Amino acid sequence: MSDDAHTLIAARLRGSGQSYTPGRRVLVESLVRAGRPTTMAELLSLSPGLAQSSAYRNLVDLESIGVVRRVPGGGDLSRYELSEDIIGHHHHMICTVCGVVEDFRLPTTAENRLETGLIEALGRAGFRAGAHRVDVFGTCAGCDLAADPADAAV
Amino acid sequence: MSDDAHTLIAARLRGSGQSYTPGRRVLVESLVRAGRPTTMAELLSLSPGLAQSSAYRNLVDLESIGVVRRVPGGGDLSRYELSEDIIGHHHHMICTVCGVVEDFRLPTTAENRLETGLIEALGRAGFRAGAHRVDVFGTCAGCDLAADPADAAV
DNA sequence: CTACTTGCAAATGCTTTGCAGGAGA
DNA sequence: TCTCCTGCAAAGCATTTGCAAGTAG
Repeated sequence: MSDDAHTLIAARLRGSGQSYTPGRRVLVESLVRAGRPTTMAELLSLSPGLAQSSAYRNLVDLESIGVVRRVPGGGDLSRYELSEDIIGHHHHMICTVCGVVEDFRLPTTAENRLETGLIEALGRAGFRAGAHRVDVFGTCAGCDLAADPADAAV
Repeated sequence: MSDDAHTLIAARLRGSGQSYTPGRRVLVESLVRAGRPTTMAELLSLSPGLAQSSAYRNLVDLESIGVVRRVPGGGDLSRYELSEDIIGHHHHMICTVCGVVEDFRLPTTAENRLETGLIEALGRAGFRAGAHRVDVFGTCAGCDLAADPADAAV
């Protein structure tokens, strides 16, 4: 996957008169390594030597060519992830204890039913539905155990 | 609905040693009048004479007692709405043209299927699922017509 | 040579906070 | 009188931008 993704990204950048610079590559690789929506602080620590302003600017560039997406998390900090073109359609679970955001996928049938339901419900309101996002709040495995260690004994 | 809501809000405020002041009431009434997630700028224009800092502070207070909820919209601005305790469970459609955010409801069966699907999919990941939010991006009726006036002739 | 990138530092804009006066119990 | 609430102005903070130097084609 990684190789194809880099080729795609390089092509899209070239298509808009930009190039796949080391700064951009390290950002993309940090996003791949993180494997989940990542805050700027995390990205910077994963991308040593990259100036913050460059990171912001590159993320804007990558977003404008559909390689990166900015997603809202639980708190106030923006998070960044690779676009669904690259990592596929998915949703987010947000731990209300530690704030981490992880990806998850809905089984295809559930996903299809949801999409159909949304198009129907919104069509009635005169709204032409496109993409959707689903965020689930709850407790991640680690925080769940920490909160109720008895579960660990089972 | 309004009367009950105000009673509930007053009770919750009292319960935490606060009172339902005019500033808080005008905010709640602005949210009711708006009928959809509202930006600070909109709230202030709907609440003449209320200082911005008071608005922010009161929204924090109302949020902490579960009367108001802050929701992410399409852009960078925070939006505020009455909590689901008061206006019921619903989701958001976000117009990618004008940025407006409107509420919509999923039919009960679709909603139940979604919830079941989420709990199942997340349980497998060790995540204890609680509340969820669904946001749909698309074009609202007004922007859709503006973009393609031919539709109006049908 | 020309256009794109970068880092630094300064600016921006939303949100939060300090403080002193005012109002309610 | 004591605590809560308010407005104003001053921070705070994540993000954006100006600018001058560096780099690739």
